[in-house]
Amino acid sequence: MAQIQITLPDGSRREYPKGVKPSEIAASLSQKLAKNALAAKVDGRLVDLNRPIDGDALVELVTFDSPEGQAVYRHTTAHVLAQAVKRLFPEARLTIGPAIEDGFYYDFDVEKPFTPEDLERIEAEMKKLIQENLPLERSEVSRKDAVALFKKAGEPYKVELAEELPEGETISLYRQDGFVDLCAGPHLPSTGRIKAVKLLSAAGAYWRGDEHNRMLQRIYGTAFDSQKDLEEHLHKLEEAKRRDHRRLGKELDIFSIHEDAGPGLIFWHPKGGHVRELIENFWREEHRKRGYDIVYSPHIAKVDLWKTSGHWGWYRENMYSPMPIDEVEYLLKPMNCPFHILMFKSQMRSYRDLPLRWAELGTVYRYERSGVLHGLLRVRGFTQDDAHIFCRPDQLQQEIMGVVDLARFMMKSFGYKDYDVKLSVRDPNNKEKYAGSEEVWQAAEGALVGALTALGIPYEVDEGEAKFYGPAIDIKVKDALGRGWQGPTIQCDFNLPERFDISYVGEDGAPHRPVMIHRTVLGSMERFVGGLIEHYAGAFPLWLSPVQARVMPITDRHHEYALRVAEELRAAGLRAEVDTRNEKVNYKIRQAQVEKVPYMLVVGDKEVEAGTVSVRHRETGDLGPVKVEEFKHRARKEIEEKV
RNA sequence: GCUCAUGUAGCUCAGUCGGUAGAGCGCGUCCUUGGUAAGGACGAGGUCAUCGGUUCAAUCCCGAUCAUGAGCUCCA
Repeated sequence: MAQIQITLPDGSRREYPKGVKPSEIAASLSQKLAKNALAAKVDGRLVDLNRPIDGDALVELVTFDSPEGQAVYRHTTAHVLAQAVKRLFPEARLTIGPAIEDGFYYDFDVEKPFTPEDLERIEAEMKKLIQENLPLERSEVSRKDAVALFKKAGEPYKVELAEELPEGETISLYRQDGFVDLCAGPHLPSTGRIKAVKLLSAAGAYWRGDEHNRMLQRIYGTAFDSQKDLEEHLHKLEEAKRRDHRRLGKELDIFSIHEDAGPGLIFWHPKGGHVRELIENFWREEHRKRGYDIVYSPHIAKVDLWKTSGHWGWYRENMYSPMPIDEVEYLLKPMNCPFHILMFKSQMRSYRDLPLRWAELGTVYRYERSGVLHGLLRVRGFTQDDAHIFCRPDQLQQEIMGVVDLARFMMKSFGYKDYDVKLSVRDPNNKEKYAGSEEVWQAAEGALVGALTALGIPYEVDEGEAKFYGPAIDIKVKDALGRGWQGPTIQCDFNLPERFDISYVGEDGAPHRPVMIHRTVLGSMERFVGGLIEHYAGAFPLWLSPVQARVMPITDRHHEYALRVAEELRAAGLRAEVDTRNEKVNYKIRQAQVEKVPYMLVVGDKEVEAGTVSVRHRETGDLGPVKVEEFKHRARKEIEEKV
């Protein structure tokens, strides 16, 4: 029998008979690998473990440790889900069922939505199918046969999918027991390989994500290669629920939303207002330090201005209806940029004046469909930490570097350590969608790339993610639970300077078009604070805590001293209050813990005598007595360091 | 906007197979003066989301509306 040469990821080579299967290679390498391999990458292509290899190849065995392995594993679980549903609901029509981050889903066309009880039954059925350890068999068919097969099976969605596959594409089917699905694969060799599975929820979803299409019923689930990991994951979901900013926002009295006022409109309570004020003050200070000027602009403007800016054309869907004032129509602003441009145009600008960096905490209003509103994260009125930089083309890269540096500084200051940087560029196949010439785009992309390179920041390119007016750097931050959040964005804009025909006088005495950078480092105060609440699980670091220290007298004969201590702390710039209620210290402590007050200062006879406070920290617990002076010093240091 | 679910005291939730409701927490008063996560007693709080319909009678059944939640799509 002919031999072929298999190269392994570590570079070593081994001989195998022609037609060897990846599973056999795994078995020849180690028992562990034979057990853990889920699929294989042959010359970079992901294939089934039992797919024979016909020639020399680079083979890598894929396990659950890799994202590809997890995807294969969960994709197979999705098939098991589909099979279980077909067993229990034979009239259900199959559509699609991919693996997604942390799990999988499968969409079915059924008459009635699935109930939680249905999910339990389906999950039980899935476990049976796993028990049965059914092998998954791959077969390749012609498109005609595939279409005929699914027509006969009464699966119209599968027929539609098969018909749309490009000419010449290999069409594969995966079969387990009586269940057949149109699928590119690869898959696990058998259903018994699935160790731990859990169905999470059911919800409606449109066929192909288009609301004009029929609504299908989607079942979400997840699968892991051990019960322990599954439980850990479910635990993480619980933890996320515990940190939900809507829940904590209410518990900590940070904000509210009122049916009487309208959905998506935020009311900042004193505690939330305090946190926001602290963030805004810090923000202003940092911007001043970095050469920004702070501006304010109105909330409404004439419709004509929005026509000039292009918003009336491009963005009308998100804007509220015009209001007539003295027979002229006005619109509530969804963005601040046109206003900053008007200010730019208020006088002649010289190349010597540039760059102009104008920042505004600008409150804007955007229409969002009722179904997408979500606590502080998706609202209809919000305050952006907006800024526009007007600069010369030769200053562009330097300015972008400045913004990236500021963005990084801000993220660090708020305890975000991990982030991914994306370069959002045009969709190369659809360049007509974008305003501006090829040269301008290339220059702008060059400037963005140049800035990232100069700062040594690795990034990924996201094609088709650019705004219509220019490319952007989008930063995704990761919170304490490893979840991604939209962070700072830096966009180059060539469209608005053109539309408003703004210019500066160059060295040559001629008018030149400035470049505009549109950027935000926090996003909006609403979304940012919502994210912070979840990131810190409500326990804001000392510098952001609305109440930094609460003094707790043990009996009322200690009140006078307690009040004096609090007064002294306040004089030192600390936010301190006294709990003079007729309650035991235990109770006062419990309450302060629940409110996540960083420092509890217990004072009784001993403290009054010695001029001390007994410090308890919300996380580290009882720290013992210290002089008031000493506590002030420590707290101020902690605030300074923003930890 | 669409699909489904939910809406009962400030909060979290019971409950009534149709006869106008209850707990815990919180709040108030009193007792208690207690050293690192809940001391005790008493009390006040609800047009059961809103509007209609069926019924002798609706918080409960039906319909509409509004809001919230899980998704679909989009973004700060």
